[in-house]
Amino acid sequence: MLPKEHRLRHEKDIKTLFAKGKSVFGVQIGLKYRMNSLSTTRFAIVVGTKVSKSAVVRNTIKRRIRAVLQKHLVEIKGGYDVLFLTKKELVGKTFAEIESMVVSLLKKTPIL
RNA sequence: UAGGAAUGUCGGGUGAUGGCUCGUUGGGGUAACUUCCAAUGAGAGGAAAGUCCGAACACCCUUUGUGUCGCAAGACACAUUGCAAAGAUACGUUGCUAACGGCAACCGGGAAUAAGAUUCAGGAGUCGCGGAUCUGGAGCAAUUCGAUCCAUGACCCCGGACUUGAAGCCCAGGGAAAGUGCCACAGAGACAAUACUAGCCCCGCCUCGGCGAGGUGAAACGUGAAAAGUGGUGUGAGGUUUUCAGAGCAGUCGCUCUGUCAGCUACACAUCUCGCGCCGUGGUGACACGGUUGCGUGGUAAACCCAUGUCGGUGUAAGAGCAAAUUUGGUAGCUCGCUCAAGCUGUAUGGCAACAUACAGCGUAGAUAGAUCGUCGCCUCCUUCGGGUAGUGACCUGAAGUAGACAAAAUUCGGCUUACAGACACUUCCUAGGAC
RNA sequence: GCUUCUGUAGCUCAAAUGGAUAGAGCGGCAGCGUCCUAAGCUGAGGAUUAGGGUUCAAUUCCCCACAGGAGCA
Repeated sequence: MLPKEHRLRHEKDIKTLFAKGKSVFGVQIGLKYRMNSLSTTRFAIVVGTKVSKSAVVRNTIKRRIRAVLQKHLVEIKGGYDVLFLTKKELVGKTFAEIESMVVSLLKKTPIL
């Protein structure tokens, strides 16, 4: 799990991010980002019921994305809000596959 | 010992390293918190799930009482009450429980099966007794051995039939004799049923072949899931199917008659059973058993309904506190509620059991867009593929997958229901056989 | 977290106070038709979400599960 200062927690922030953020999409995963007024970068991950009906599957996906972010937290620049969107094709992927996807996606943005 | 059934328990272990959440201790920082650092401890389930029930807890409503304030209307505080109207209801009995549509034991009912018993002039076999036949063998002979045929007894195996029938399984398991509704098609008739019509007889009227009244028609065969409460048994007289035997006819297949084991159908009579009522005995009770010169009213209440009992409402997003922009109130936000609990483990006692009581020990997640994870090892369990010993099974061994099934707390508990790789206990009950 | 509704052929809809063969259109299949295709005509097949119960009889009534949708916040 990420430290608290790196979590995007309030519904209001997520709503503004959805409305005003910029988007980058891959095949199985998407991303929205926006500059904030803080010095740290905050993350949120969305895995809806449409991805999988099982709570076990959804939670593993969330945990693996968090683990990737934590691994690369040192390289990430501060001052952004980031929201990850997931699609159904992500079910059953291993940790290494998710890691390469997330990293390549972040490299398209100014964050990494 | 063999077979059948029910039940309970578990659902990885261990190590390194880097993180996350919470508790404790120490230190830093602050007006005070939020917070930072270090050490140390803990960190998903048997179903956390579905949300089908119940309870705790909180607030609101309601009943009643007391107190305070008030001239009064009334307001506030504390305690107390919960079916009265409407509505809902899933209800055998006794117990357990905080409560329950839960659990335990018992009662009643239902469908079916195993084993066993009964039976069969069904099939195959073994053994025995009797009779007949043989130019059969042995022997001089009596006799004996053997073969074939007939009749008959016992045992065993297989198969069929009917009745009986265990543990276990299933039951929304009060009332159809309070009332209403429904019971298609078929049928005279679907609840106190025998109709209607043609035809026939007779009477009356008139327009003379029509109308009206009465009788007859009339059997209850059959239809149907169900036909007037219900279904067995016995006796008598039948019908029909089949097995076998005998006789006759025919002349190779067959037909007829008589007797007979069994099955089906069905009439009359007798008797019993079933249900309701009453009486007696046993049981806390549901009920059971016995008696009876009583009565005989189809099914459906998971159709409406009736009787008896139960249920006030909303839900932790309940609610309590602090409180910015903005003075009160309140909003955003934060804190509490939030984990010691109708708790777990063990022993003893009571109880058939569910469970209760006593003593001792333990202290067992608490997040909030929501922690419980990432990487790398080892050990067993398991799966797949291959090799060896080898008739299979089994054992040994190698490689790959690397705990592999169902699935993740969200106020907390008690249940129910549903999903589930695999492992264990071998506990209880029933049937049959054997030994003592 | 809570409340509530729906489920019928491949698709879109019927049938309803329980009564027997569950119906229609479109689509797919086969045949006719045509030089070939299309139109048209004919025919067959195909379903009550799964399981259990009540009843003489269940798509309909009841229970439970599964799937899908809607609402509160």
